[in-house]
Amino acid sequence: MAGMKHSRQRDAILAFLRTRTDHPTADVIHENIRAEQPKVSLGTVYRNLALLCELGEIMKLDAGDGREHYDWNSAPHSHFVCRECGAVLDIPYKSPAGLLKKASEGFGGRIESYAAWFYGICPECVGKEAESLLAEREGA
Amino acid sequence: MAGMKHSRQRDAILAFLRTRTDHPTADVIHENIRAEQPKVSLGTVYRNLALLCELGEIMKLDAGDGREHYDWNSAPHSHFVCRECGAVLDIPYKSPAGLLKKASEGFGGRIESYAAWFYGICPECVGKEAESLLAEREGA
DNA sequence: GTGTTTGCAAACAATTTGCAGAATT
DNA sequence: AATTCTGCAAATTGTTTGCAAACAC
Repeated sequence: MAGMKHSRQRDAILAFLRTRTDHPTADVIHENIRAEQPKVSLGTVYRNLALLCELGEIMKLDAGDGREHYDWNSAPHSHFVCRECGAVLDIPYKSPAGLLKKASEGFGGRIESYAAWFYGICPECVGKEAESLLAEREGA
Repeated sequence: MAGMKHSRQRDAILAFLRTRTDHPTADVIHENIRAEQPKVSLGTVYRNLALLCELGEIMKLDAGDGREHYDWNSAPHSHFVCRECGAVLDIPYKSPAGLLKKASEGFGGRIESYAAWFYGICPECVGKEAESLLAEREGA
């Protein structure tokens, strides 16, 4: 990354990501950046996200919904995907010590890292569920 | 799935998947099916894979490389992705009992399931690495 | 015969890329 | 001035879909 130059766009992308605990897609990032810098193109957003990934400033997350999510991160943590609304959230769960060793048993290759994904209904959707149940009961 | 009819194509897809322990993409499946049934279209492959997923016969795996991988499966196990060649392999690791409970602590939602992903260098690529190291030493 | 499934091609959605001009050093 | 970075639009890639014909029951 020698010869790398500053860019307002890149700064804005990183700054925006840092305001979010969910993990927005390139699209969402683009929308939000445009509020301040209306001319920024989606291509630029993608290019900078890729660059920030290489630099290790952010991570790309594949949540299984066909879009890449971006995580400004640092501490080891896991992710959760809501099967109702698709939200991608952090879970403070961290893997048990010695997991990589244990998983390597009998595997001929070299295991270097690990990621855990959890699936279910997010807090918000659980809330909505409860509400609609209540409404149903009152209605009946 | 009432009213579901038989289809040679679907049978072939499932049969092919069952011969593989890696987790081929729709594309690879298509190529292989064509050896026997040259007219099968990629669209049909996708449609049947989706159907088989709904039936629970197979699973869709998002390995983070932008394609869907398909896993004829059953026993609980985890997956490994090679950062060298992109191979997606099975790992017999199964999550510790009580994991879902533990991860749920402090999380407002409902956690229903879990998937573990491991990353590193697959056995085959480790082998190639060793070979080229050896060749280098002999050459020097 | 009725209704599902197929092949084909066109449609889509997310991401990447080529290039001339603008911005940073 | 030398390069990197950007906007724009076109190109790519992986997957989905509409439709008339083919197939399964």
